[in-house]
Amino acid sequence: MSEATSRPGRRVTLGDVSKAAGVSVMTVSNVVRGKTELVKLETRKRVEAAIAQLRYRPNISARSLRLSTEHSVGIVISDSDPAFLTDPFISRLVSGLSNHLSKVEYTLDIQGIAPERFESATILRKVGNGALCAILCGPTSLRRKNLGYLQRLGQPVVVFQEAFASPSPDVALVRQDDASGGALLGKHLVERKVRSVVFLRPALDWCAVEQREKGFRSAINEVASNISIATMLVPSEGFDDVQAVVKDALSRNRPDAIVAATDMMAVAVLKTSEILGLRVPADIMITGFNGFDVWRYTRPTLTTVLSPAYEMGQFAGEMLVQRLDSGAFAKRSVVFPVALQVGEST
Amino acid sequence: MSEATSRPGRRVTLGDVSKAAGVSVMTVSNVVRGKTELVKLETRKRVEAAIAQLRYRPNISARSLRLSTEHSVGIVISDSDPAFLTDPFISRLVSGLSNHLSKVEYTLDIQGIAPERFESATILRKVGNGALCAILCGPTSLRRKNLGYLQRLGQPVVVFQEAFASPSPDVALVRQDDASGGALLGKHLVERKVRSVVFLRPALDWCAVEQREKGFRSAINEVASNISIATMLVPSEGFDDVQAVVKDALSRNRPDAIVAATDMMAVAVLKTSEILGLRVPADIMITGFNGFDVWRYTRPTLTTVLSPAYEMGQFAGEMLVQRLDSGAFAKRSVVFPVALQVGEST
DNA sequence: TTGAAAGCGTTACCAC
DNA sequence: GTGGTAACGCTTTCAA
Repeated sequence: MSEATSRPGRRVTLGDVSKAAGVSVMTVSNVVRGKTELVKLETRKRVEAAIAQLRYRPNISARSLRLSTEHSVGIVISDSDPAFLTDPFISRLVSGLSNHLSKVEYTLDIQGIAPERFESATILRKVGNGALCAILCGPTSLRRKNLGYLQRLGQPVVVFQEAFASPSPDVALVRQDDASGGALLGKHLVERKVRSVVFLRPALDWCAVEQREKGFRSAINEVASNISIATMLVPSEGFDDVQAVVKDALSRNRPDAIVAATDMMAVAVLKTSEILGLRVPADIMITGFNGFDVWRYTRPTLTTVLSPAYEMGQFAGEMLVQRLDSGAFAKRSVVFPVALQVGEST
Repeated sequence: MSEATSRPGRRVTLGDVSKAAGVSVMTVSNVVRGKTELVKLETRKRVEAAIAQLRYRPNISARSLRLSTEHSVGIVISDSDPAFLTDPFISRLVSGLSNHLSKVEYTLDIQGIAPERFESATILRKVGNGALCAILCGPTSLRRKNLGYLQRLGQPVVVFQEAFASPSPDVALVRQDDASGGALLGKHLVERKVRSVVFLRPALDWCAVEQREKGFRSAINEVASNISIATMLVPSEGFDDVQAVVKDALSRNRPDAIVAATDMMAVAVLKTSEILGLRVPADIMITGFNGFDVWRYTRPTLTTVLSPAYEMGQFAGEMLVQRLDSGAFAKRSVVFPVALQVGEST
């Protein structure tokens, strides 16, 4: 038991280990980094024993500083909901990203922020990550502004779910094909012979939701110009807000179908309809979007569009690590396909 | 436009700014850190202009190294589900933690890991955070081992949802009162005059689930010793697994109530029961746990126990920052109360 | 009010 | 095989 163990308040460093093992810091560094060919076996054993005894752990800040490269990625999620991780799309995306990064010994920093305050995110104002990811929301002009801010950071960035073109070689865009998803739902409802539809979306703008509506509308207009499509805005995706809007809408005249922008909203619509005594799908059809498991849990099961959120997160992680290693993104735009999941609600 | 702007591949440093502004690095540093009383107004303006022009951002690694203190917290979440953030309890907890840390300019590092591989988490093997949080799962012996590992790290740690006593002044425990939650459900079902109950839990051990069952059983045994309680294990919390187990159970003899360890499981039970033609609650009662919004979305609405997950995350953030500032935890154990939410399913 | 120097823990480079 | 030295970007300390 050497005296180095008892130094209070100070973290154990390479120097401490080197003293304990009676070698130089470089030798310890070589052992820590697995450069075993540079160290004699006997020396290595001694060093490893000292490391274990002193419970040495390498200091990431010092390594990053020395190497001018951080093995870490940050993600900024702009959302007006403080519980920004509860959205099933976001939680899967972040899980996939996190798991890939962990696999290659990268760290993930995460921060949620209100869209208006985007630029003030700590993660963006200080340099602490080798690369960044972002999810934007709010009006197109604000999203464009925030994208510009990201671009000027001069770091590799992956932006999710935006339909903008990549503005610079350091910004890559990863999204799912929401327009096609909307179109799939549109065609499906045409087959189901609807005459009038309400598209229900949250007041807060998300590019993905816009794309869904756009794809939905054009698919329907292409085939049947006599189908009426109305858009209704809901203040938030919460249960009460959705219920209030739907109740109000249904009390006037009933559409043949309600197309909700997300699964959570669709479930609220489903429940509201049944409370009002409507049978689904006989009296009214209902669809969701970004179904993961939710669609199976309802009765009737929900027609929705399946999202590859987890895979998108994973893939973004791969892109970023590859970019950091090779110096350039292999692709500046990636679009993941989505799939229609027909349930009993249509 | 100075030549400093065009240096490629190199990040802008205080030195670059100082040259551009014609002052020393210390002056720039003072401006960056808001020590305005140390800098003449005119000088400050000049420095601020240079900072904006060069898009200088402070380097966190360098600051951490110099100050030997990191303004960041890491959280390790042990879970066998790769999409570890989809659990509503976890996503709320992490959101609350993240938001509090953002408010005080701290960073949050996040990593999910299989319980068996806990000690290999990058976030634990390297020093990169000033403090840590952890959520454990798996058999008690494994959780105890992992807790020991955390303790020996010699850093401030908050562990969530464990009933162990704090093993050292540097380890604080934050949990909700799951035993009382279980007891509340037990008493409620006694009032509802059940005679037989099945407690449904995932095969993967979580301390919180154990506590729920313990509290539930003792509350019932205290009042009515003639009520039978059986425990059933489900391989995973997924829909198919829950459905298979419940179908099998109900095909033999039907309990008066099924008490599910989580809301997601409860919803699966609800749906399975209705598929089997059972009316809820007339034929069978169903309860969940950790209800957030889910309970309102089902038909009938779900009887459950409300969890303060978001607040627990926030509070842990406060504890950690206070610990880092003051040198000692004010409290080494905090228990949050839970509340019974009676729905239509009982 | 401003500046120069030392040092945080690590690694690349070059001697031995 | 091993070790000394310099440097990464920043802030504390002390001097001007």
